[in-house]
Amino acid sequence: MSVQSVSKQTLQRLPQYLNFLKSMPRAGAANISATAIAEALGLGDVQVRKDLALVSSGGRPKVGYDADSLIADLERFLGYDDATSAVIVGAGDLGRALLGYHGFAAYGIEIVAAFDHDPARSGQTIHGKPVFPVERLQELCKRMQIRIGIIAVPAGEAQAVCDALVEGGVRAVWNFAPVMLSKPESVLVQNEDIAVPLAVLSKRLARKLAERE
Amino acid sequence: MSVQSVSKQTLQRLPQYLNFLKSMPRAGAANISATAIAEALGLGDVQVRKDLALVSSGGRPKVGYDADSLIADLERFLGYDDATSAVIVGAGDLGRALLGYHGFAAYGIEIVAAFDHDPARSGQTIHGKPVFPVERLQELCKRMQIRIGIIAVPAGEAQAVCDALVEGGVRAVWNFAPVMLSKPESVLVQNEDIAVPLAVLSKRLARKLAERE
DNA sequence: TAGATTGTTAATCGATTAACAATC
DNA sequence: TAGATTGTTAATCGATTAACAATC
Repeated sequence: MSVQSVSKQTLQRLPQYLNFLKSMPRAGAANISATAIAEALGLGDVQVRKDLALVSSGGRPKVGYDADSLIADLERFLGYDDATSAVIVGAGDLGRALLGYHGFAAYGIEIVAAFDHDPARSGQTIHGKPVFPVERLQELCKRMQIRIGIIAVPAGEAQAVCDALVEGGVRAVWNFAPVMLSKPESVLVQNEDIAVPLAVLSKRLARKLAERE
Repeated sequence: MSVQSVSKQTLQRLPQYLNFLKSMPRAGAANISATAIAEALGLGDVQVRKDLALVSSGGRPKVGYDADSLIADLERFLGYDDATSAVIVGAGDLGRALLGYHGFAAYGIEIVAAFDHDPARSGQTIHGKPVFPVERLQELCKRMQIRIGIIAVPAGEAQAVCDALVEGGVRAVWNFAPVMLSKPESVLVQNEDIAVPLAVLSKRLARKLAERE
């Protein structure tokens, strides 16, 4: 379950459907058509149907989908039921922002703890999540059976943090530090550069403004 | 001139090339091959050549590219020379993290100011950037001729902020609030959900772990 | 029944990869 | 010259969109 192959693009849209469905005024067992969802979110109707086909038990021609069961299907698929636990290393601005972000729950992910080497930070809680000294990273990952680690430390510390995570049994790393991490083949790494979407937007705008002239 | 059509994927790789080139020990006029870059970054060599063809004046067969002029070409293309100014609305954790992020410069983008409705925040500077009361958003955007606005406020305030940005002359909005913004056709909006890449990573991991069994 | 809607199959589009000719 | 490397053209791959048959 929830292991089928879904493209990144589709995965990005699923919570949008979920949000929209939840925001609908629901008078009992209401139905909703893919066309209506598509229009509300500015997508193509066929695309919505294709996406929903991956997660739902299907709609009825002429009627559409049952909103409640569609919500249930989406939540199940996205892992609402049993959330995956992750830890974050680095409780600076970025770490705090991620700890306070509520959107992970929509994908069945929970950040359960943070680690930082600054003694002033460890011992605290941030947004209700405990902050531990980074020395305990490996031990606690093992004990809590953490599979996903988030690296939000400066570039110079990232490799050491990655090593500790891997030693602690972490199998996937979301890396915000601008470095190529070396790691065992079996560990997944996803590098993130938050500037990219803004750069894309900026280029799109530049292109558009240039067209006018 | 920096307005050509470049895919998001390519745009994402260009700063990687730049970082790698800059990190190379440079003994005078060194050359570098696309193959070497590809290997260092874990990419295909043809892909690197295709990407570089979009920004550079070309390499020499057998020799490769001149590292210095490649760096210059990349910087020019990415807009190092004349940075685009942006403002951010909302100086909470996310706003602070973005204000402190150095990676925007790599794409020729500078966040020049923040706005917040909390009087305790406005008047301050965060990471060297001034924070103004949100009431002055429209006026200052106009005066500074800001084209790009970043929305990092709670969902309930996002539409009002968007309206003020548009009134202030902003032409592109990077929106972190989980709402569909209504806006004039001429304004570009890019919605961002920072949870998506982590969700993708989590799915990839789940799929991989499931294969084993 | 007629018409709206689903779901599937085919066409299109864009990006990546492979093959290969050009060149220093 | 020979071999490494560039750059281009063709093939592949995946995602989106269009067309259409099935169905309630």
